[in-house]
Amino acid sequence: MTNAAGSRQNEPIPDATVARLPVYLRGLVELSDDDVATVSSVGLAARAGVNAANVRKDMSYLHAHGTRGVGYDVDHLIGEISVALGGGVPSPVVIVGVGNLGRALSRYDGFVAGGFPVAGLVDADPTVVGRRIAGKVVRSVHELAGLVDETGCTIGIVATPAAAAQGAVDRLVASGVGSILNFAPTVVTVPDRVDLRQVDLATELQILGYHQHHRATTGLGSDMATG
Amino acid sequence: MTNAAGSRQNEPIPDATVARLPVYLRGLVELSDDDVATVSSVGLAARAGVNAANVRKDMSYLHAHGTRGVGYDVDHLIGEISVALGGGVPSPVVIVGVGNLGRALSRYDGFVAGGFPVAGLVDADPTVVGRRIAGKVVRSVHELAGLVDETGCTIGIVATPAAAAQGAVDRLVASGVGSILNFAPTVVTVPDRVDLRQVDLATELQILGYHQHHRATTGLGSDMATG
DNA sequence: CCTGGCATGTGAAATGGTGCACAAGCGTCT
DNA sequence: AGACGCTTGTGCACCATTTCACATGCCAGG
Repeated sequence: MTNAAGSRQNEPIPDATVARLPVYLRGLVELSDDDVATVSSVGLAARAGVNAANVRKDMSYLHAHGTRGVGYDVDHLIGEISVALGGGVPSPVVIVGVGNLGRALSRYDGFVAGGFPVAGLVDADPTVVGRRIAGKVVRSVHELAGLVDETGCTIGIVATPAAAAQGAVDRLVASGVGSILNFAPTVVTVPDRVDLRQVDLATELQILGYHQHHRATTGLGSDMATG
Repeated sequence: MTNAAGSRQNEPIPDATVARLPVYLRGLVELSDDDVATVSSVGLAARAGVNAANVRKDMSYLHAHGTRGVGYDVDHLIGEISVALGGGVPSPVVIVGVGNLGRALSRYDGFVAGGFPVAGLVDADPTVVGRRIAGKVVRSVHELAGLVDETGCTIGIVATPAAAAQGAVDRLVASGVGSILNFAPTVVTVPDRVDLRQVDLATELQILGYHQHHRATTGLGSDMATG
């Protein structure tokens, strides 16, 4: 087993599958911690909150095959998914904007645990530059490019006010960051080569608000799960 | 204009459309602030980062018609979308878990601005109960049902550690909350009548990590936008 | 009044994803 | 050795969503 395979292939994994992989991974790690050696697609599906056939199809995209009549080897699957999700190499992140949200994110354990150590914090406000947050000294946004270069950051998190978001994104892109997670409640644009994801807290609530209102005005409708 | 229409109808609005409405709304409010009276589907699409035909189809679901040759009336659209997204009535939210993330969320301006005032904070840790955060006194998780009842909360935000999330969700459901936004990195289950959305920060980074890794190993691929 | 230009509204095709249903295969027990 | 039960892997049909393309209709100008 010289090659963990999985992501060596060029075939594209569907986006919907990629979005489920982290969920599978979490469930599998829990199983591994409980010394469970194998898991069926039904068992994993239950933990991930998806359909079992969906799990099987997702695994086939990864070329992570199970054993008929038995199931999937937990530790092997963990390896396959880890490889697919970035090769198991930690990707340091830089957080732009240390307001309420930025500070919370910089202290968020889940990032380090998931292989995304916070390499640095930057902010445009001179009064917070130099302060120490979560063990890191906040640096000026002007030092961003240097910081990215030093630390080899590949991912940027934007937690600025909406008005500053596009500027922050542009700086990140100019610094060579290839992936950006934007928490600012505004649409931002990036060049094609850069990967962008948007997390909008207020929007999430508004979506919930719609369903609530809809249920109230139409007299009980359907429920909704998320992806 | 005795009836703002929009959500009076029973027809279901596609989920994908609902998810875009808040983005449209933000863009429209900006336009209104700039005293722009009408906007074309192309113009709105550019602001929302979507396809123009998509905008038109979304508006048709809302029965929010424009004028051919002219475009959509900005203020009218704001009204229609606001009605669809909860009738313009503010929905107070309760936040369960005031760790790093919970505290940040309780101070997040976007919630109040979007019509989701924070009605209360609860936590299971007795050492934080009674402390004042963002102008609110943290109450015990045992008082949750009472708090929900007093304040008429309809939405719960779960910002607990993963291990406590299902318990928090169960309490919220038992308290009569009909919509839940879960930030804990774990799959939780709710009864059919309850609406659940999941926001998983670590997962978002892992998805970015996949694309990054994939680009690196296959030699430049495609980019990705988010929904 | 009539014409030209522009933007909407929508039918229909293309795309992407989901879930069923079942054949194929593995391990175990007798 | 043979049969049985369990689980994978996947073809196929279904559904939701996106996008194109274009007919329809409104407004302005002459």
